[in-house]
Amino acid sequence: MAAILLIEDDPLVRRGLQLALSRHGHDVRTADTGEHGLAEFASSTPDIVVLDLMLPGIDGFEVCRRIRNAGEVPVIMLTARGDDFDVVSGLAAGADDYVVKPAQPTVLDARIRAVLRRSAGASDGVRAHGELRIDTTALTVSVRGEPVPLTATELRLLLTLSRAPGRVFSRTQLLQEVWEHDYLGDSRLVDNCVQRMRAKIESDPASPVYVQTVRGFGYRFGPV
Amino acid sequence: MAAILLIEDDPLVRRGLQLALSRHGHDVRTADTGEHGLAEFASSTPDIVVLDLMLPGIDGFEVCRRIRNAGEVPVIMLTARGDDFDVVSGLAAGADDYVVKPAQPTVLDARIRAVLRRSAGASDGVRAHGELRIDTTALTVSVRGEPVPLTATELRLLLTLSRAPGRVFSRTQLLQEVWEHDYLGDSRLVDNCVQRMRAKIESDPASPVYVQTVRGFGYRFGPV
DNA sequence: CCGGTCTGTCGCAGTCGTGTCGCAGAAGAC
DNA sequence: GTCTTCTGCGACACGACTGCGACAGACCGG
Repeated sequence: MAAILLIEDDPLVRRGLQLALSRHGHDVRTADTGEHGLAEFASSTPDIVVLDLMLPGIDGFEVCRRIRNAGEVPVIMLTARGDDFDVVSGLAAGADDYVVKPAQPTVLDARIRAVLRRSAGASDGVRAHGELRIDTTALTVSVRGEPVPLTATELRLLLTLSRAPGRVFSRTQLLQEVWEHDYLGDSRLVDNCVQRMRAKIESDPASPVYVQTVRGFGYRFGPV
Repeated sequence: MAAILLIEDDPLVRRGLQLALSRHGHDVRTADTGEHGLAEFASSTPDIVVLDLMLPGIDGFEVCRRIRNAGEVPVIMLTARGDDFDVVSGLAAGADDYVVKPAQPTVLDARIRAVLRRSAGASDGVRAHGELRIDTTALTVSVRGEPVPLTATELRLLLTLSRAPGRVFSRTQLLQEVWEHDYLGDSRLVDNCVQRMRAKIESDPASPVYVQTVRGFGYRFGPV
């Protein structure tokens, strides 16, 4: 499973690709303009960005440039039928690959996996932290080689936290990202889920290594 | 966590965004006019300013211009629905980004993080002063590489002080910014917290380097 | 329709942090 | 030099926060 950000203004194409890529096992978020795309990019820290060139407002090149400036996240461009200019400019702007529209979902999925594999396998594949291995493709977690059966919610929580190791997430942020509903008043839901997950992945839940409590703020993944 | 100054005249919008951004983990102060905004800007030295264009008195453009003249603090503008004139003029006046009203809190939060990341990571990252390192994302503090376990209040205090090195904060200001409740009469609370923090981060608490006492006024971070 | 698993809520208990108090010492004022 | 004011600092008790077990409803597969 990879966290994909799809930036595409045409609602039909957007919904279609989102559905298709979701079926291929990805976690897909979408945006309809360059501005919204950059905003979503900043907040959701995806593994890869699929980017349409023709966008209202900031165009695809500019979006691509800004994303590449922000870090190592790879970009795949969607271009109108094989326009040479588009391709050259796209790659110049920092795109890792391009797919000609109309994009076949299976082709796009293959490209995505290829690009992710090429980019040091940071995301599509295995995240290893100490003795904890998180396979984001097979959606499996193992500690010291022993597979650990996590539930869906626990897994989403772990994936969210481990996507930004070291960063502190507040309970409210986690509720929004993992549970996806705005909460009225805070609850102990997050604590509970963390505790259940710890019981499975931590060798000593009393002094956790992977998911740490930051008293008064929230939780954080990984050693510092 | 970022210190945000929100300048917006509509009380409803102001309160709503303040609440929402607070939930996203930010420290939000507000102002209802351009004048008050500039005053608050001078006194609270925020990391970023979110600025409504339509303001009574000094308008948003002018406020933006003055803020940009004052330093490196980035500005995000709130504009009425996509008026081209607003956007162009806003960016010309020095805004780093703009969000169309009505602003979705999550979108605004994402923009804020994006702008902060773009602006050399001054806020969403690491502040280094001498041998003291403050990671505002992981919420960790270390001295000479040694991690220092600060409590939530101590950390908020240090974050507040270090946001404006050299500036003297009165006890009342600190109570408002760190403790967030208006105090009846002054107390020794701040002194106490400072003392506890010094014991952890100063190699010689008797002659502090990072948090200095300004007798009769308050405290100051860093060597002048 | 039934059984099992997962999820969200509740309550309790332990722990850690926080705020208050009092005293002593230092810095200025006169 | 003396007196006042302000700050450093240790002690302590209350309270907030979190861990954790128990339970009931939801959801899913058979």
